[in-house]
Amino acid sequence: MKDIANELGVSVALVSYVLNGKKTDKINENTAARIKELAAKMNYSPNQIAKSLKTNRTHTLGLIVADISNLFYSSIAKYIEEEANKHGYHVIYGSAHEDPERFNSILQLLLSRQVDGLILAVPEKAEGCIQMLGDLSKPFVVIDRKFNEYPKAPTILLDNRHASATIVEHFAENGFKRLGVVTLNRKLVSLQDRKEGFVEAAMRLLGTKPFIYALEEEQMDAQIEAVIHKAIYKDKVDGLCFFTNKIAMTGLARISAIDIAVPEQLGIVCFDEAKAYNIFRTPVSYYMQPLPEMSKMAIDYLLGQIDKKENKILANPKEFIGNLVVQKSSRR
Amino acid sequence: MKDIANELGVSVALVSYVLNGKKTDKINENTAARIKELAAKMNYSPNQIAKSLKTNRTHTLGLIVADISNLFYSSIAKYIEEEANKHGYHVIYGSAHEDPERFNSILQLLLSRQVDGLILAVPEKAEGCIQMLGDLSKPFVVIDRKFNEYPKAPTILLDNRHASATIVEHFAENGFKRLGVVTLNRKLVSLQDRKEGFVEAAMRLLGTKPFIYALEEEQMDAQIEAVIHKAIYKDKVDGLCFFTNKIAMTGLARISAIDIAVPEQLGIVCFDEAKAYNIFRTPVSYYMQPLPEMSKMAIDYLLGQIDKKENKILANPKEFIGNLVVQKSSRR
DNA sequence: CTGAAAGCGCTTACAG
DNA sequence: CTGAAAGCGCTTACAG
Repeated sequence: MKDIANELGVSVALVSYVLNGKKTDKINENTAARIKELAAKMNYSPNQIAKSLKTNRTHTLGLIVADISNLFYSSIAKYIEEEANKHGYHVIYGSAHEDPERFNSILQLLLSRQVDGLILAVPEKAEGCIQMLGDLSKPFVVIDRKFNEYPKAPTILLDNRHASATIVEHFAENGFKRLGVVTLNRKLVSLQDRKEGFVEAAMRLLGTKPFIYALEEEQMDAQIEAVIHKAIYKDKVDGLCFFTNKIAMTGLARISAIDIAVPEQLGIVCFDEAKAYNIFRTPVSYYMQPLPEMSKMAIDYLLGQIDKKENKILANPKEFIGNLVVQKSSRR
Repeated sequence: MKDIANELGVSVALVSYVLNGKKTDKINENTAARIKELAAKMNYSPNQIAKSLKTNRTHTLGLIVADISNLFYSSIAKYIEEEANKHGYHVIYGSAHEDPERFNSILQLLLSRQVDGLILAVPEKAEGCIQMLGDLSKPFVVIDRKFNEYPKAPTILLDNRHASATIVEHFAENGFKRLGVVTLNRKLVSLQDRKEGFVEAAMRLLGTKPFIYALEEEQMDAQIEAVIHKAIYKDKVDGLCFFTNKIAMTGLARISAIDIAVPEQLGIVCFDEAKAYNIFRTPVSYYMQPLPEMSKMAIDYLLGQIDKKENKILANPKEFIGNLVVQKSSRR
């Protein structure tokens, strides 16, 4: 910028005005044109760091997910990124692997880099950040999680109870009677909601409680065989629901190795979309979250907060309805 | 920082020295302790933006992949992130979707944010950036791509010819005779290398040319049925190799719908790891790239360049050997 | 229509 | 052992 000003014998301030399109009505068109031309010729690109220091805006959002290599989160990341880009924002991200310490450390780093806003899949035991970010009055939104202790924290997620109920209804309509779910042994409210919604709907529509199988995340591969075996041969489950993408991949791999007819002997429904569901011997039904809409709302809300224009409170928590994609694995 | 200085009646400079652990031997231990204590109490965290403006270091790396929601790239992103974090660096990323314009726009944004280094999956027609980054003397490394026009650009990727040869050898050893590959209709050198390596090895070991089926990326779903049909029923292929993760998902879904015995009638091998390969009716063999090692080398090289300590040139292009994970789909 | 100047929050060579 | 001062590359209220 200095170079441009010197070359043209004008002030740095003027260059700044022209390049930022400010006061256009008060600046000589001719000089403006010369400045723009030279800037283009010199391939000038403003130093955003300096700009940020002055304006207190980085046009950067921070995103913390559990694991970027997990399809569910990488899909969210993709939509968040697309949506942010539309508004001239960029995304810095980190994977916390559900570890509150890692989460807080990434959060600190994002804050020290002055991100304008945050999108957070907050792990258990890290809820404290909600209070902290509120105190800093730093815009943020929680995704895919919900903390009943913080009813006012802006929150975007699936209506998990409703999703489970939809799945149970579908099972019931297709004549499945002994349902089971495979979930994780964690306190995450979304998993709890899925479970409670499932149980409630099964009682209501089938008059029986479903079988619940909970896995330890770290020992999933080791435990899955026993769980599947018990469900099919001992509990005589005829309709099974996998609660996450990762559980589904592990469970389906196991079922793949067994000689059992899907859907005749065992119906299957999973949570979250995956192309891979179509390479299972029978294409698998799944409940799809409306990720594009959820991402859009997260970004819209954040940008509204950042610009202070809109003071809107999110109807909280904002729970989205997805839709069940029915394939052969659960259709009789 | 100013607040701390005022509160304690010392200079800002002193606070800076203490908090950055500089000149420790020359600073009164007592004052140092008081400064640290107050900083902790005030929950002080330095403004990295200001720091960067002064030091010209952002401790941020830029990563551009084709599509973050693609398993292959999200896995790379995960390892890159992990490795970068180990050295106190963060990662900003973008998905260019193989579009040179999007790529350049993201690149410009990352540069204006003064990233210290770049990791790039450069799409076709965007090779110009190699020259440009060289001129800027901004450290960068190309991953998963290779441009024969720029033999000196630091490049990290799989030894694709060797990988293909390994796959063909494996097919040959297991008695498969009429091989076929499904690839994309693109000029990407890595895909060309896979193809040429495959053809060369097939000629050498089986004395026949393999059948090559090339799909348009955008019409993959529409074209796959005809391709699979032709391969199996017309060309009588008995060993099929899918050249990317995405092709494999589409192709396996199609094969899943057909009544053909795997591996008896048709052997299958894919490129790149995916848990999903295990939910196919017969667990699928795949050639696994050593992503952790590749990521580590990319980061090590970049940090070396950034720190100017090491002036090492990458043995270029650096092509890694992966390994074939043999499962039932290709074992006779 | 244009410029001089202050300042964003830090770092660091220099002086004492 | 400590501080005053310049400067990183911008923006913007103010003065002319």
